[in-house]
Amino acid sequence: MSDGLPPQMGQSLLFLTDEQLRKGIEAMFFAYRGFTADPDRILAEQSYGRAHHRAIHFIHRNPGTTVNNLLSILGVTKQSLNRVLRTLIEDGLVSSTVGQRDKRERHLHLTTDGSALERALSDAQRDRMRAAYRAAGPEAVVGFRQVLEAMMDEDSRHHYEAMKDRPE
Amino acid sequence: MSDGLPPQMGQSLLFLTDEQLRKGIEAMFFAYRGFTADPDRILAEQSYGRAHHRAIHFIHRNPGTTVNNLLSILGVTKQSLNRVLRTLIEDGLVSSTVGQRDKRERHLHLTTDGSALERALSDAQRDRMRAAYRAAGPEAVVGFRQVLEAMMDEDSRHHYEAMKDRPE
DNA sequence: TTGGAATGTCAACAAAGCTGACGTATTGTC
DNA sequence: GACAATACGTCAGCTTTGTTGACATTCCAA
Repeated sequence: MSDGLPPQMGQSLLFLTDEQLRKGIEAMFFAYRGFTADPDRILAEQSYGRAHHRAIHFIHRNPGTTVNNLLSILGVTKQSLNRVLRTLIEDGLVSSTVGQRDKRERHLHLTTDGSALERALSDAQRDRMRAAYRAAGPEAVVGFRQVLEAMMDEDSRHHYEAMKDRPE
Repeated sequence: MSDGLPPQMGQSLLFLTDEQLRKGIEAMFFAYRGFTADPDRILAEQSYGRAHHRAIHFIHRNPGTTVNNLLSILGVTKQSLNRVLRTLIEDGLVSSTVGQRDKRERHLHLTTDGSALERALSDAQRDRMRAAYRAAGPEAVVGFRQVLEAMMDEDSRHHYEAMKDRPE
């Protein structure tokens, strides 16, 4: 055995070696940096950060969502989200309206300005994703998503699946 | 056309729709959270953070690396890295030795304790990666890595490639 | 009707990134 | 040998984004 692996392991399990796993870990690290680089540049111009991007993205995807729901999607404390939300509301990118049925709730929507920023951010991020998809090809994309989905926590997967098939 | 797409588009380019790209973006977001969750728990016990993990990981992978080299891999400022490095050295997890050839340089190594923590962290992270790989299968793993590599910045890809085939 | 649960806000603090300036030791070059 | 460049460390100060604790408002159920 020139590869130094136990004979019973064979080719079928080669992808589970520590070496392969480590490469996957490092690939995640470096790729995530690229993944956030383009939106980060746009955000820096307006002195916003990634937290603002995440809030804007998921408000766009869940119009009328409550603070609590957004909280469970983003997985941060409400105080942390509140700070971000406050600046977005002050700057007129997000609107917060008191709930009809339950007046404790606030329903969040993007304003025209908020939608414009969302568009700019997601265009930038999609451009890179598109280039990566194109370079890797359709079969690779299927595998990419399968591994990512398997890597999620249960809670994340629920949120992910819930938004998955909603129309754009 | 029941799918409402232009005829010339066909199946081959379906994976480049905005819808598919958005799913990829959200998958990256949720998966990355899972990716860091397990090490984060271990780090929190010792009041360390992700920055310490990154330093430990890449010192492990590049034993004897200089501060400057680590800086360019991590892509942070030296002040930021220095804060992390200082605590790791004080706590006896990393050793810093003056260079033989160039005495301005410091060469970084993990101590026994540092290696033990590295092992604990990477075991936890590998366990999740292994589970994801196993669930998705070998072909998916190839695609996963292809897309991630295509998503990296040039600089990141250089660092990634340089470490790729080095023995564990 | 009242007490507890839920929703959201404010205050203060910590981790970790950043810029800018500066000091020291060492190296390499003119 | 003088002097610029390099490698590293550090101080000060700021920003973003996470945390916990305290608190007001609203709803619901005993």
